[in-house]
Amino acid sequence: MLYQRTATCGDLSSDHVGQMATLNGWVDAYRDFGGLVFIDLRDRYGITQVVFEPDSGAELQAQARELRNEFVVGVKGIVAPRLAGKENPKLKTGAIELRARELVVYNATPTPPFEMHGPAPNEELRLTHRYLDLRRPSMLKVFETRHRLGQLMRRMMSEMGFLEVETPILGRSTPEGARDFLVASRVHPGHFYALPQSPQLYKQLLMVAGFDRYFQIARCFRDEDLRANRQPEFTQLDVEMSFVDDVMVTSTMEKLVAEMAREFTGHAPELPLPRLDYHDVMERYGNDRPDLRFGVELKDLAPIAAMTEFKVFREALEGGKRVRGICVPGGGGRYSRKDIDGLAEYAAGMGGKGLAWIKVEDAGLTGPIAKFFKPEAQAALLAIFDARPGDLILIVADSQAISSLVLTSLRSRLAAELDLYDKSAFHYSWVVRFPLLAWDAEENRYVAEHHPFTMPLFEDLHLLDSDPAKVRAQAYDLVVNGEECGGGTIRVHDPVIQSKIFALLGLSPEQANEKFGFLLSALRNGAPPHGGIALGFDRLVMLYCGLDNIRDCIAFPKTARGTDLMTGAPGTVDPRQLKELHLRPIQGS
RNA sequence: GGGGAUGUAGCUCAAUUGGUUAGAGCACCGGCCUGUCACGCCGGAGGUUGCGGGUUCGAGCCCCGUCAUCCUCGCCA
Repeated sequence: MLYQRTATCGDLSSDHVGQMATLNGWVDAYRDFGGLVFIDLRDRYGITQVVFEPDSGAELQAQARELRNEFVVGVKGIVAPRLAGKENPKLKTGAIELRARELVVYNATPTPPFEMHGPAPNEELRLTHRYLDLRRPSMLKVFETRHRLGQLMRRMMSEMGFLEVETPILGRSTPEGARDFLVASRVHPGHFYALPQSPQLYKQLLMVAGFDRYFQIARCFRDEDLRANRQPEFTQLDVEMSFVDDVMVTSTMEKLVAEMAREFTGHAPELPLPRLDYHDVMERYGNDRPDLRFGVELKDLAPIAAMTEFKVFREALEGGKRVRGICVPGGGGRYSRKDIDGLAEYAAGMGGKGLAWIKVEDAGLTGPIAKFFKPEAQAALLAIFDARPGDLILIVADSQAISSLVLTSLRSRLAAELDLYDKSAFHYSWVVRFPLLAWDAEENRYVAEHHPFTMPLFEDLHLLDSDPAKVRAQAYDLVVNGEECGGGTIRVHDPVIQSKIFALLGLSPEQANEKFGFLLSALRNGAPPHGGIALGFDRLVMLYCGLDNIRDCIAFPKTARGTDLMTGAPGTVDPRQLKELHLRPIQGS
């Protein structure tokens, strides 16, 4: 039996006093006074207090007294003003209450495994009962923001002339990039579809088709290990444009970025956004997605290290390694020797073999390695960091990769711990001119830094033959608060350059043709110069909701090991299904 | 694949150096209560301390293994 509702739990106000109303919802709380029972009734739109008074009848009162948290009920009653002075300003509907006349219990639920009020229970439990977790108001808020972001993107992209096109989920596996999720074909024994890592190739083909401006809010799949900001399936705003260079793509997308910022932070960044050179950023911040809400830049300390007698530094330099450091304002006063040991342990977790430190004090430099710094070295150290008493200097002598990783991680951690920036601030920038290729020592070949269809910078084209590692790409990443929120490139539309790049990637013409024949053929058949970008939709939701975890903005996410605790996916399947798909488990696994 | 953290009542947590019968708040059950709003008061029930071994007179606590969740390196754009 359904009481058809005449209002939601967020609707009723003084305007409705005296009217009959019917509400449906969940019992958010019950307060039983014996002669008087109150129910807070909750739905997506709000909470309305329902009161069961003695004059409503013994039967109804007895029924009301049986209600428990999270029961699903319908109530018919009369909207009445609350007693004078008993209004609840915390509720939108706090001026009134519903005097119950009839009650129906749709679902008398068992005691919930956790409470909807108060702090969230552990995540394992939340994911197991996700439908209950999503009832918590903070979760609903995230999904309202997520919805608004999607609407804003659709509106902006449409206004800018982009055409929304859907592309296949069942595609074909291509080499390079992430590991594919595969789907076995029943009709074609031994053949497989792959789920898209992104709609990359399709959107390029849409440009060849002349669609000119394409976008899609697209689901992407990558079978790689997960992180706080990575799920096996995630959503991107996928974009492609024809007859553009990199500045045209970024300047178009900036308009969207500014609109998002205005909508979700109340403050739009100044355009154009800063365009930072990849190599410069790597040197100054140690990664390609620098958090620019604060300084604390990495400095090359090789010249100063060479002035010292400290063996660790000297050997590092002689071994072709780097000596770099950061200076953390106020860190010297805040971090004890033991705290710094903790930082060293943190660094060790990332492969750092040691963490040298020096405290800047009024009397000079202190710490175990300070004695290796002669006065002129001390002065140089203070000068390069513009260090002041109370600061903490952290130095790493290690490979380019390790010193970068350790210092950039310490930089972020310490800035957060020391409150070196406004946590509510947003900083947007482009990082541009990425390397086109990276040398893969294991496979003994180049691999694409972004993907194999990335166009080199025109001025670097000649290096493709002589020094491929030096070739820079027409690539750009959108970085927000140290998070990579998007990335794209201008694509190769010239079959000759494309073949050259395939060759560098170790793909023979035959292999390239086998894997990408359709693309190469399309490029030969009238491909315009084109390029695009994809924004990480989930990551943007995270940022604008202040979440530190991508799972909290996905309705039904996977755990770090890729399982769904609610459904039990991935699960075993009936042997008959395997047989139909021509699959047989490998012995012993 | 590597490193780290966590796992005690339905939930959130506590339990001194390894030492009596593992506690508290919330939730749950029973009772009382006519203006509460995360009501209040009284009473009650609820535990294989993730799981399996081991050390010990004695283990929630120490050791080994294992499972799950989270963070992270590798991986991934």
